[in-house]
Amino acid sequence: MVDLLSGDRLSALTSIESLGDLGDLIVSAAALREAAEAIAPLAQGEPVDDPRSLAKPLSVWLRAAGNQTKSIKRELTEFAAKEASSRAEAEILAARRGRLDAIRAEGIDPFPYSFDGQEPIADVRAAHAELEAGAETQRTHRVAGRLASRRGQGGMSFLDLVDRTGRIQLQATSDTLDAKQFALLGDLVDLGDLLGVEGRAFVSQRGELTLQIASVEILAKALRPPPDKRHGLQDADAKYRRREVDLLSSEASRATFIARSRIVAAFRRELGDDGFLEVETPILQTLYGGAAAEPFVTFHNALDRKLYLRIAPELYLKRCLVGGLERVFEIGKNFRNEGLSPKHQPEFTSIEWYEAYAEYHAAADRTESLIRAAADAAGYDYEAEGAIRFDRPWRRVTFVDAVQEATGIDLLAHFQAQVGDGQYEITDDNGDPTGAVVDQDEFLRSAVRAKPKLAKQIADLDSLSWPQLADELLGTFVEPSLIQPTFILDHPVELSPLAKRHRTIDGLTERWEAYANGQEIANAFSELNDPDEQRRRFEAQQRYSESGDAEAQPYDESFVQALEQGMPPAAGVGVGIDRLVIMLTGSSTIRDVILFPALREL
RNA sequence: GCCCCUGUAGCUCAAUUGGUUAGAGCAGCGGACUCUUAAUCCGAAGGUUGAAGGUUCGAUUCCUUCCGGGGGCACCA
Repeated sequence: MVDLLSGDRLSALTSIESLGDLGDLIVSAAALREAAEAIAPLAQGEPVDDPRSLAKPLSVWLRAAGNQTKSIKRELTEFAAKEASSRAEAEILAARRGRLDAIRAEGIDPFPYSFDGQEPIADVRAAHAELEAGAETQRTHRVAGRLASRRGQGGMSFLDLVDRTGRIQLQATSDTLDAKQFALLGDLVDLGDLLGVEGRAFVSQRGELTLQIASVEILAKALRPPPDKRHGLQDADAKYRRREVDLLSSEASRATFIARSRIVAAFRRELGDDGFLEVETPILQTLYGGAAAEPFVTFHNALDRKLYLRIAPELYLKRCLVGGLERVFEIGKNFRNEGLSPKHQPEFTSIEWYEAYAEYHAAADRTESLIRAAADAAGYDYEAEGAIRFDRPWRRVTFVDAVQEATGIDLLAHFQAQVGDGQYEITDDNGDPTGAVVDQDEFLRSAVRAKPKLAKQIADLDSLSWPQLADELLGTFVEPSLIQPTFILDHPVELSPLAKRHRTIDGLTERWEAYANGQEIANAFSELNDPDEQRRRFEAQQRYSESGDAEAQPYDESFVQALEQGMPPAAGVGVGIDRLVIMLTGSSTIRDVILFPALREL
């Protein structure tokens, strides 16, 4: 207590604007300061007249100290770092502030309201694409953007201006620009400032399209310097924490997010053109469902109840089908309370669409054409080395065949070996009965054990059930090899509680997962619409949950009641947008395609 | 959670493997320069080597703990 309250730390703490969320109690800096002052006599061992009056400030302070020691420590560190910021940095910042003051002293507003009539830099370039080196024109253009580079030469200088569409060179000469404006550019403008320029187009002797500046104005002063003009931001931490700095200094980074936007727009356009309705369903849900994952939990004060952030929009979108909307889609964030990795973020974007009166093969056809459209929109180069051929028909192979092909194991072999209800007799290498009679789970496990090379790579082999082991075999021996786009069809029913049973093969469902680049990118079913069957599936999930499966889906009675209202047969598809963007932009991690990714310290 | 790697000037990187006063480029500061584009040239400045301990005559370098970041395992899309 005394230590926490003593001198420097107290003043440091109370100088911080906000300490954030202290458990379920939000403590403002002011409230904390008040509490600290109130209990100061206690901490200093002075007599206290009315101890009860200290109860509240003390609890505020203890809460702050107890719940948030880590956060306080961090704030203190940052505060100390701020205080001790080096002279070099201080000088750089002071120089910019000095010029800000000088600009104001000139009677110029360093933060004006607008700059009208500007053209995208790419359009200016396009307008003069045919000109040769040394060519002059009389056309003037207005452009606006950030000053990225400057090459001064006394009475003349070249500057590079960057906007969202590209970069263009500007020339300032003391001959053609009035003295005040020339001095403004030379003495008061810094790299990183936002400028509006009007200038006449010509092509330099080295062949670079250039605008000779006729007038210039500062559109916003940058008080912090941009990163290294050649290398940009290299520090991964800074790139993600200060994305704005990454974006302003990296054309590649901007291109990634432009491509992302175009990919999402392509889905929206293609589905919209085909009569699909974009809808928005709850993100805060009273019960989560539609996928196997652990949810984030939150609390609504007015309703006095626990709420979950959705892990998928699936169940609500199916209710839209019940309601007759027939073709719906939703693009949005899902939230899963799981680990971070180059492929995983706690919030990620999916698109799901549902089409009444269609089944899963039709869904696969539509998925192929949608992703082709998305790839086209992103400008994906199908011919590049190692490119994923989204432009060709995708391979389609069943779950069972894919596992058979990769491992030699027939997941359905037990059907031929059935000797009683749920009883199967193991055969030897020649197919002769061995006399060992086991259940379905053990039948498959023994088949895997017979191949020691495979068995070695499966953890906890002995505890896996038939569906779990089947999934494991696919994940371990098939998935990593699926570089070119592939549909894996017909998954075990236990893994697919929301999919219709396969119309001919017992134990399987009408489901597919699409893979590319060794990753799952889409998942679809012929949607289960028999409410009684759905009820039984949920009950089975409940049993898995009770036996310790944290990801089993909860029983959603109101969803079953919606099905009782009558849901048309339908196909539903979910596509992971982030992973698709990773592939289509050649990025290597999900953090590179999410503007402000969650980092380890969330 | 566990394992491995990593943190040097505002930015991008060095430092002969433990050895004198931690060096460059960019940016910034002072100066020169009217076709440059990584502009060039001259000058001065900029560092508690993430933090705290320890070992040592001597630590950016080795050890411990803590704080960031990256990769891997497990879970997951």
